[in-house]
Amino acid sequence: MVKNMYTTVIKNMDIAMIADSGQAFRFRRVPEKCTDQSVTYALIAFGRYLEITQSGEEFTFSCSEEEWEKIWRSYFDLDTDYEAIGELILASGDDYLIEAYNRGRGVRILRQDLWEMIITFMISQNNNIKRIAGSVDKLCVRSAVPIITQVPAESDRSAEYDSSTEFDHSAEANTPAPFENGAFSFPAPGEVPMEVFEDKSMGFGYRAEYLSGIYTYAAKHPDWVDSLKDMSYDEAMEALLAIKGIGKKVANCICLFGLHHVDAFPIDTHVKQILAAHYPNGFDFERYKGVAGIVQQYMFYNKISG
DNA sequence: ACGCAGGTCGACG
DNA sequence: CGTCGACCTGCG
Repeated sequence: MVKNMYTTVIKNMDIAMIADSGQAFRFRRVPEKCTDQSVTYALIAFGRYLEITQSGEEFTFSCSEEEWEKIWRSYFDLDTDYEAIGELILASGDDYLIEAYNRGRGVRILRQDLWEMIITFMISQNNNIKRIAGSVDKLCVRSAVPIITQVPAESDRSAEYDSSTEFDHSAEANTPAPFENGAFSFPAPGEVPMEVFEDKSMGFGYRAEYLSGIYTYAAKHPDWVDSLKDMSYDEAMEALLAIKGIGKKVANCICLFGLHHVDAFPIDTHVKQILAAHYPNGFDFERYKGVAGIVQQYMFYNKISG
């Protein structure tokens, strides 16, 4: 019997900040499991359900140590030295950036699934985070692709459970409180019924035709998505910009969050305002070569977190 | 009410 | 090349 609980100490990570940082749309706070000392978030990624409990620098994950090492360690980008990035910022003499860093230093750039980033950031254009998350959730629910790991039963949430038992993939068995409409995987090409893109209640708006276009294209060209992983940043940008519905900003988000090209610096409405207000003579991208995307994320988080 | 939200497209000059 | 209006929709 594998114990489905793994506890470890992680510095420079704040799960609530990550959940609210606008790079991922499938984190959910679990209020009934939050205490004065700790917070718990639920997440679906790579077709798996994961609960994360944080108390200071101590984290407990609802998975085996083996799964942690194989999947989540990389997902949370633990091999990048955020401490060094912090030192670079703190030594910059840039008061605005130092403040942004001090308020958002628990944010990390997750290494998320590429296809999921392509779709969720196509949805994100000219949109707001709440509605994006709603549309993404509906897309997963309507496609109804089962997750790999079973959600812990409501009555048995924190207890260990045997990973060798047969999974019950019915909607009832996989409806944890934070995913009230069911916990489902993100649908791959070919896994979405095409009529979903004509359903107004999905909230896609005018983006629906872009989505049906890319889903159709990717299903017809099965290796296109993975081929992006072998490209340089410039090559990936060019390939992404050829897709209808992907412009410069979304392509940069896909490069940063889906391909981990950390020099990508997406300029959205918030970052545009920041650059205009604090860097009227231009921002020194050269200084942050190799970490520009992470710097961008501190700025972005600082702005949207009020 | 009405402008904005992690923008992009196509038309026009 | 760069600029500009149109565009689904829900929220403040």
